[in-house]
Amino acid sequence: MNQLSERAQQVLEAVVIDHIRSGEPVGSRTISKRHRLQVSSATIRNVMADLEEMGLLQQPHTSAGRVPTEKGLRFYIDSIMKSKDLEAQEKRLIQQALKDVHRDLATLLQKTSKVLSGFCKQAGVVLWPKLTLTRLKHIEFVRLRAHQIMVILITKSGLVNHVVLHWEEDVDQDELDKYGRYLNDIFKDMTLGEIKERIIQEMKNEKNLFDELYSKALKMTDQAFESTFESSELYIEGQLNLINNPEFSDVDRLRHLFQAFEDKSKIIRLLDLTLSKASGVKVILGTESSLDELYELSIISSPYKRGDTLLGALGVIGPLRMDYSRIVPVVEFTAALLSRLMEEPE
Amino acid sequence: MNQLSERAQQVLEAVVIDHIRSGEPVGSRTISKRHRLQVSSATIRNVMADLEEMGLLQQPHTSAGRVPTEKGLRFYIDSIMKSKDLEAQEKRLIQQALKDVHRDLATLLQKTSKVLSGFCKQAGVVLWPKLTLTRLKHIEFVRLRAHQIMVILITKSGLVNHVVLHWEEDVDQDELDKYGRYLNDIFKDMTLGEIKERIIQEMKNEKNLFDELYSKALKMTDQAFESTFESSELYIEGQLNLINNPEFSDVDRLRHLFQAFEDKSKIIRLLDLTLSKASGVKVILGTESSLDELYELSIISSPYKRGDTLLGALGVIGPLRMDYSRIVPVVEFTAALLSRLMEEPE
DNA sequence: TAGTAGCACTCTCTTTCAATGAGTGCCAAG
DNA sequence: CTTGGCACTCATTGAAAGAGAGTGCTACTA
Repeated sequence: MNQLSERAQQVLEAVVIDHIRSGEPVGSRTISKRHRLQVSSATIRNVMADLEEMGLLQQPHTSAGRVPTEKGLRFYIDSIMKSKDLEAQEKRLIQQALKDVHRDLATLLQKTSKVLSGFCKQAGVVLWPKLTLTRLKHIEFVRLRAHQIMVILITKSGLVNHVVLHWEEDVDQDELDKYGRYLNDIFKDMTLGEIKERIIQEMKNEKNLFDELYSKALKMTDQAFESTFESSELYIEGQLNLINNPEFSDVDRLRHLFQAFEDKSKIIRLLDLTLSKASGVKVILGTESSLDELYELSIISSPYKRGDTLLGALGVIGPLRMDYSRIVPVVEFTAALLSRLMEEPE
Repeated sequence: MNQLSERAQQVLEAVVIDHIRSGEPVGSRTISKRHRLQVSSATIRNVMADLEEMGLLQQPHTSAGRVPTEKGLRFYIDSIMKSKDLEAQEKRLIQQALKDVHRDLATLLQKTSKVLSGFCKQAGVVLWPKLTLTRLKHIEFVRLRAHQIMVILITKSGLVNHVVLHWEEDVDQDELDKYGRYLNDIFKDMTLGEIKERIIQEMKNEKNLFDELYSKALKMTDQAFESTFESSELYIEGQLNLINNPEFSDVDRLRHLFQAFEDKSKIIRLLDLTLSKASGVKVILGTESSLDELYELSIISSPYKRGDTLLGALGVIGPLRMDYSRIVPVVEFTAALLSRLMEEPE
């Protein structure tokens, strides 16, 4: 299927680029006037008819120009598109924006999401680091009231997570402090994933059953982890940008759009896909996501990492008609930058 | 201005109610057919002309029916409207929804916001409790890395707040633990506002300058408070409901609408107004808010409290055309319910 | 044989115009 | 003061006509 003649590729590229810019169907005359193709509109028409037969282009109606199909876009992105490099100026702007918020992880991620949306004029998304992969800095137990204990996990990257547990027994604060000191010693600097494993092992180990303090502390942590691991959060910023796209000037579509965003879990699952695969920017077009809600949206995403560990993902969500050649490098650069920021000194 | 004849009031009421239901301008014939008014449409027309002169009604164009103005709505709400009582059934539903999430404050507030939006088919908002008024349960210092210290505040209501401080000196975790134990003893059960006052006093007190531990701990807390007090958060849920209102079927207005929600600080300031005044449900109509962004939205809000202390506010945001007679009692009931849930056992 | 010019044809979009109908204001009579 | 009647206004709807953009096809050309 990669067997497209040189000219056909040029025509497809022209249609895609023009359509991305204008949002309108592109006619043969418009293309023949772009200098690079030195052929008449009639010739272009023939090529276009071929491309349509192959399913790469389509006509909204008989007497309209052509619009790239999803398949056409896919081909363009995979085989034709040349990503523009970001200008040094732009890189500097992005770096600048993320420089001063380094302190607090939550703020940093939210800001990253804003930067993505701002630079691409679409919605920016950032998925929190997977907790399993982050390292424990500190664990703390606080007695809120009888039978209610708050467990606070702080990771090295500065992420704070808290869970309120319902506990049968009423444990006083002094004892909870002991748990804390105890566990901090053992688990410090391990990833939460490792800790989870370890807890399971230790709980199986019969001899630990006799060390009441240790055994209770383990049980409590285990329970806390249970609720913690589910909560994978996502920042979405710049949804407003999407409204400005002419494809959403129809209220019904707009409603659809916001419905897609309302339930973040779907998008989270999609971004998780980016995570499981090797690193690098990934583009998911419309129906490729197999999610009804996203059928006319596409996602450009990339994981960010610390060292070799993939932590989370970030990206841009927008209509199918986006300037991929610009957004791909923006996402790529931002992911690399965030990865660098995730390297922990000390 | 309260001098409206009985009939004029009935006509105004009819126009408001009909317009709230249909969204369309209301004509004289429609009203005369509602049984309660036993007069002809011509008579109604005369009354309507009077009401229009008073600025309570207006015509979109000469040959259309009448629509209540903001002033008209205000009069209706203040002087004519009789709030329907909530049915026991509905009360039970609301209670049910908020019953099981009691544990975690953040979840409770978010859920409350969802309940409000769901029951009123508009957007629901809940403002976090003002930190100054909540009582400290626990304070904790964690060394993240050299010169970075995380301060965690837990309030009795189960609210967790954390701030990352940049600290000149590199203090080790053992010393930080001392600070924590020290301060927990002193400040436990005081409100954050009181604590703030106290810190200022103590720092002035010369003799404390010699107690290095105490003085450093105070300084750190003071700095933590500085950043904490600004962050007043707001939950907005059910924005999607608003799209369904016919007044927002126009894309431009919709854009306006979401712009209003993008910057939460404006809405927070508005809800703060509810807080400063005496308790009870308050309705702010369109331009009354003096915020450009909200000129065609109205807010129905009420504070919630613990005992006699106003903690935060909650409410419903929607178009001017809302069923106030139903929403007002919903907000009222929910606020009372949340207040009850905020009473702390123990 | 590939490319091109020309032309008839198709379909959307915009404009125009008239008809419809809901609703008003006002007047004269009850 | 209320009411029926009537002329008038203005948004809305639908049909008709015209413009414009673009295509597919055919016949011609290098």
